[in-house]
Amino acid sequence: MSQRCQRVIHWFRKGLRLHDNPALIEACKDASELYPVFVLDPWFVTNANVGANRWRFLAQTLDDLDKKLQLLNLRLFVVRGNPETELEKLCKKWKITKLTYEVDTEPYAVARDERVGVTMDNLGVSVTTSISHTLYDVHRIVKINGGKAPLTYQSFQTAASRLGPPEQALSSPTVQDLQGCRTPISDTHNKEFGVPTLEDLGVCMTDLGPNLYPGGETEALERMERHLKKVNWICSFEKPKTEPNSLLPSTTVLSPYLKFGCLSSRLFYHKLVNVYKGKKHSQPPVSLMGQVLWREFYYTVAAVTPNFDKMKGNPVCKQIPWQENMDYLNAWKEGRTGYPFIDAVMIQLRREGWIHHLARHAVACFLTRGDLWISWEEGQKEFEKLLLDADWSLNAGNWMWLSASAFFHQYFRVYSPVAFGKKTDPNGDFIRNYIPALKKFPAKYIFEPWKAPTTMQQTAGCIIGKDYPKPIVDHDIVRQQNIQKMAAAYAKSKSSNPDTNKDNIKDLSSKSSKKRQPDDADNGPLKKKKKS
DNA sequence: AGAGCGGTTGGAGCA
DNA sequence: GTGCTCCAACCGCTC
Repeated sequence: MSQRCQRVIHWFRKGLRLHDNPALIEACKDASELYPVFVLDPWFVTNANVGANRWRFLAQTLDDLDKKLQLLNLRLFVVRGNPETELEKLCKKWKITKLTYEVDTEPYAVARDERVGVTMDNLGVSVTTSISHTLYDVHRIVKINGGKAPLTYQSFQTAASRLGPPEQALSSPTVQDLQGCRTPISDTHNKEFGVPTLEDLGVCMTDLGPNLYPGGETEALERMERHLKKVNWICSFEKPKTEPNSLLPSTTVLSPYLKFGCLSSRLFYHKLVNVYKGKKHSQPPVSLMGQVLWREFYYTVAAVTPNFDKMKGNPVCKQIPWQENMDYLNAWKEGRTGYPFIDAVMIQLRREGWIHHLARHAVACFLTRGDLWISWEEGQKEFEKLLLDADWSLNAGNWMWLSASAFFHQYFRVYSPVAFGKKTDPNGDFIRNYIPALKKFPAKYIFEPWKAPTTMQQTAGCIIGKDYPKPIVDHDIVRQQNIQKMAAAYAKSKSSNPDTNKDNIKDLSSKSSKKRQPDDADNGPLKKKKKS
């Protein structure tokens, strides 16, 4: 048993959980005093686009975390301000000797953590980090893939499989683990360090929707276990066969919990392995396990691709001459494109903070290459704001996928804003739920109400063009035009600078492998030749 | 080294 | 409900 001689801050950022939290376990190991800290970074308040529903999710998550820490005789300290300066202040105040946190691969976090590292160095505080947000050290996957970001799921899977299964998830720390360790709590703790209320966060209450997916580790684990009990459902799960427009979610909705780290992806991974054991089950990429790997795929590419959330300067992103159109963009955001399925999904997004993956496909295709020809970055920003599960790597990656800017290239496959939703909801109940104005339209016309005869519109109590908008574009026409524009953009990128992307990726990989050389020394230098 | 293969989730029409 | 073809032909990866 190690001696309790350290005064430790465990810095919660993502990883807002006690289970499978190796950095927290590391903090508990030899601490005489342990301070769990969450820093409310003003960067996120001003730069990151956080809508009301996600603020609520975060507040609930922090509240749950504080309650769980209290069961261990600890408390959460929420501080506001720049992490670098706030942590420095706290380290001095509490005479901290050690800082622990979970690795975050997002560029903002990497830069931030580097600055914090320098500050800690100057203070003589030792820093211990652990990888537990992703299944693997994503840089190891890149290295196995020849130092390049994998651009297909298959090449990702091949590389990842060579690492074997991810490590087992750790248990939460127990009261026994913390014997001899304390957190000094002042009388003014709640006032000084309490979990912020929505008022504190400046959340506009009228923007809040129904609380369908409450935040927190407790809720995350319950939700996971609820789904794991449905063994047949788990084993036969195929993502493309789930419904984008059912009134209740047809998938697990674990994504918000994985985004904040209320749930460990490794725990979910191994729970799935256990359910699958000895049974016939679906396979990646369509299986539930496949979904966990998709998350890892995007985290991997995003970690080593510069400007991953932009088109310009992004070596994996096709350069496409998108056009600005505020009228179209606002109509899309506000759910008044005149295409009921698209609008209903956008209204659900704004209200509830979660929409089905395939619904995201339909509205993303519509905004970009399908209909409105607006940059995927605009859609990315809106999703970033409104989705509870808005996850930087996945959001950017999926927007590039849907706009056929990266990963997916069959741009001639276009989702129909009319036909796609009909397949799984022929009666249009989803539309009726989110757009009451259309409630009385017969099923035959509810996906394209402008085609209903005027008398029928009168009977339904909804005149198209007055009570509900006419379609802002004619899908059949713009679809054709946009496919041609895509073909032209693809041809241009092929002829003008066919090797630009590859060169950028190579530059990048040599940079990152140089940087990581001490770590990688045991595996020898990268070899160019595959076969000898 | 360039042809062939496969790619989570398109739509329409037809058997 | 399922599965084929056509539409026109993309890309990255493999051998």
